[in-house]
Amino acid sequence: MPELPEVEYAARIARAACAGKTIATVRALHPSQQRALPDDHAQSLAGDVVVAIARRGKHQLFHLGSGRTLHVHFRMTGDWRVGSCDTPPHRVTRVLFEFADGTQLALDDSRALATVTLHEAGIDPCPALGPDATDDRFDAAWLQAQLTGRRTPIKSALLDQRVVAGIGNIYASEALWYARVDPRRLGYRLTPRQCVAIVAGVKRAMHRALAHPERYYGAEGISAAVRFNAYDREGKGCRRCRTPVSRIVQAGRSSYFCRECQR
DNA sequence: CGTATCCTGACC
DNA sequence: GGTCAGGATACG
Repeated sequence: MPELPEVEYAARIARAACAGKTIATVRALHPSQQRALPDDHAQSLAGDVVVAIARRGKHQLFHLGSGRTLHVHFRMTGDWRVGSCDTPPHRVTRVLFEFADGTQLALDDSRALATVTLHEAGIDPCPALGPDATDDRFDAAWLQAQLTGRRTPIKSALLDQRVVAGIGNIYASEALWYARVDPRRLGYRLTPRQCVAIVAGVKRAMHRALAHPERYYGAEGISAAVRFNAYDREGKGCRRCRTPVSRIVQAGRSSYFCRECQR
């Protein structure tokens, strides 16, 4: 699933493909993308220029010459594919961007949950987001302040983009494994020391993935048992203590952790 | 807090 | 052919 490191990698691909270029056409090919980006919005993009592509959490923001912003969120299975305008769309291509120079940027998304939306100048398309997981402003003091008074398990808090932006289900489990903290622990009961460890665990998970995009991004062929320490390793030995990794469900999502060394 | 919704492919 | 997976949002 694309989380902050994978979206950062994707944004770089999009920048290399189309930053500074003039849009020729944009087409939404799937009903759910057509709902998000109606025909009149898509058609109004012709002739606009992609001035810059920014990333915030898991959001990609295409800043346009007109002052408008094209907001892209990959959700579960979105990804960019770069080609030329004569490349036919794939079965899973949901939105197709074509540029004046013949470059094509395809949003491929098997589950069709990704969104592309157009926003007028002056509108911030991102919902309320906390600091990026990699940002210095995401520190132990911030985390503890966000958790006080909330009776929510730390795992769920890490998935809340208002607390910290860019973490998804995979790196939430990884970060808590690094921090040696039980995902069920209620946020307001964490010690300052544990908050420090969690922030460090988040940064470690993020920076490891950012440093090895080829190992994580689009690495379906590489088994999770190789890529991760906790995620998707139910029953396999903890890499620290060999205790079998446990899987539980929190807020409808799987959490993986070691009962022995995560307290 | 939990649960449903959106989607489709993978898996039994 | 039923279930599951999951990011974000909406709702009870």
